[in-house]
Amino acid sequence: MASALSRRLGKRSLLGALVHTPNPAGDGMLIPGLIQAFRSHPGKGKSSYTVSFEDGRFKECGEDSIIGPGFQSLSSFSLIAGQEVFLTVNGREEVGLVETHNKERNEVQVHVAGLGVRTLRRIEELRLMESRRSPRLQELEREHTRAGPPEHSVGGTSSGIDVPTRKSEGVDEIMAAMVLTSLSCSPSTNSTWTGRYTLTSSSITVAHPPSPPNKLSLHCPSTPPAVLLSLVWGISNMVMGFRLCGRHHYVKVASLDRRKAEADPSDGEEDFYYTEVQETSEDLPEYSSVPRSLSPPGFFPQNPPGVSPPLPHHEEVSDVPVSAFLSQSAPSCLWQVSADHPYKVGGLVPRFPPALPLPFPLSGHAQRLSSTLLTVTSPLKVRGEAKKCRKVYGLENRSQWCTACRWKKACQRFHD
DNA sequence: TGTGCCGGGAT
DNA sequence: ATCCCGGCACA
Repeated sequence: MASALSRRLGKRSLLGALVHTPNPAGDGMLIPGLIQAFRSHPGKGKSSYTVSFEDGRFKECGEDSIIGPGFQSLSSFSLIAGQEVFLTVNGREEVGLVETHNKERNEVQVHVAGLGVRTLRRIEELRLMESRRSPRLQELEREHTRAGPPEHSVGGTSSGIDVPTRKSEGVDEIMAAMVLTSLSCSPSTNSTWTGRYTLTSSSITVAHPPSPPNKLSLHCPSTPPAVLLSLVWGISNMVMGFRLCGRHHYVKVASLDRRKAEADPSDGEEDFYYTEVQETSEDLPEYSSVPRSLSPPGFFPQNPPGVSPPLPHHEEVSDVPVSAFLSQSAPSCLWQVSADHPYKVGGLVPRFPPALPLPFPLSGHAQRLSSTLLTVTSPLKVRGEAKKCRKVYGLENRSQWCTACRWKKACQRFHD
């Protein structure tokens, strides 16, 4: 029986959605990625999204530069030679490569290598993603691929939130760290982040993670100083914690209980969401130092005014005791991620004590990072604690509610 | 009484 | 599929 929670999880949420965006490398190619998080800018209308790519890179994209369901259509983009597209030829879907795109005449010349033909199409006739197939067909195709060479395209048969899984030891932690760090280091304030990860068995899985580095090192851009102090998840409870950005802030844990996943094994995935909130307390301990090097350079290109200069590069977490992070001061910036999760301890966001015992064994890098870990206790859902669109935006701003809230359905934006 | 959202109807 | 809302559970 599917648990109510898993059924309520936002299957239509943009988080986790497979989309395409211009390659951050700047070659003009539209490449597949997964929406990992979004940030709404109250009052400004526009949202920005963190998109992860199959090679492990991340990029923060405005909604205008994202192609996919719920975003832009392909028609407004320019295709360059070599772009992979899908099109229907003689009633069958074929994959082809763009050779030329004449925007004025709306003609795209596509070479369909499989058929050995070239065809002239309007851009509306082209797709970046393969059409949705029935699960049976997908399974059949998987059987075929298993015998053949590995498929490298994220934009293949995946539809929506399905995330291709490839587990590598240590990579899960690293990838999550990348995502979390990317979120936490964004300079904007007064906005909401919602992130999504997929839990399979006991670990987070992400699309095509990069080769695991030998040591866990975490990146923070040269913009707001931020720290990832702990990042842990275990077998029974997944717990992730991190602190960042100076003395006034910490990041709340996001966690989930495996029992939930087991309650609905057919689903095979669990999501958790967290949002950033303002921390008003002044008496938190100081945190600083900036572990670096995991995220690719250029991920956070902007360096807003009033932000302190870059902190030293490349401190590898695995070599530096967490206490070192705690001992340094840092410029303040208010950042906190709260779990908005039924598995929270009590009323307000709990503090990260300097050290907390872990309820489960840790391994590898996570273990070394565990001394500032927070824990999440018994799964007590307290109704009314979770912020939902209605509470967050108020009745008068109903237009800002997520669709589900507007329809009196389970909130997609602030999951509990 | 307010909130969250299930279940179901209309289109 | 999308949109809407009655009505219930719960705080």
